[in-house]
Amino acid sequence: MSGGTTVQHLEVTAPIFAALGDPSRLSIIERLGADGPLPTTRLNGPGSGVTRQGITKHLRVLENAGLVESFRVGRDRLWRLRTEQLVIARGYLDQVSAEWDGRLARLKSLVESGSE
Amino acid sequence: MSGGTTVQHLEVTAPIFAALGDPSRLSIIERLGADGPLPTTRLNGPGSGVTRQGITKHLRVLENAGLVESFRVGRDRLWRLRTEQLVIARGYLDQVSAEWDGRLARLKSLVESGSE
DNA sequence: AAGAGACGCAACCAGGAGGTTGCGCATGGA
DNA sequence: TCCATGCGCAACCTCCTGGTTGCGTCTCTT
Repeated sequence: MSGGTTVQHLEVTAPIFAALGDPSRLSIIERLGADGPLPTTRLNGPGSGVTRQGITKHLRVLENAGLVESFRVGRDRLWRLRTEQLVIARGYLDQVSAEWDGRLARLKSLVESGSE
Repeated sequence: MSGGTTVQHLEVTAPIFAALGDPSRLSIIERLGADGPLPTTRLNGPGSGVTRQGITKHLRVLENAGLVESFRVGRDRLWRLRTEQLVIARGYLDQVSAEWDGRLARLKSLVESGSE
């Protein structure tokens, strides 16, 4: 584990987490992950409790975060999941917890040996 | 990989992502992960560009999300990272992207075989 | 004992986020 | 051709959030 393993920085990851940090948006992500590319209206439905415009806004946020992409087919706009950003976020979480686990181990051995 | 692997639901994960979705807070998480338990003031410093109270607020948000915990030592309150929630969030991201990858593969084979 | 350092609580403030409504424009189907 | 459907754009509103200041309390140090 030599240093410099392309750590994704705050400025990259924070917006991703921010985009995921809303129940409506996270729900959209789930549905897109499970039921493949879907038109805006299908993402709406009575279960969402939000207007179509509301959904559209959320989709734009997700798009800006790079979490989804869209393409038009006829009069529909289809939305599809992009996993790249999810992978980045996942890697970030991995890094942080790994770093902390390592530090914990080091602290523990310090305490046990009593050295400084 | 048979189904039902204790999927963490929206209501659990969204708050975690929301807490991580702020640059200041994510920065705190990083520092706590790297430099172990730290007092509030140490998290502050000139690099943060925020008041101590601002940091305290962020810490409370992180605490409510279960991402950090604290304990007092003398007149300091030390903050420590908790990895449980990080693991949950990571697992969630794993699930979603895995699901989508599977769906993609299925869609592809559908197109190639021309069935359905 | 007294000053300084670290914190907690509360009030306050500006801006952005989530959400809505209204309207106009294309596209598909009868 | 005409109507319904699916979107896009824009204005608007409310509430939460990030951030600040002020002040009081406790603990450590000298």
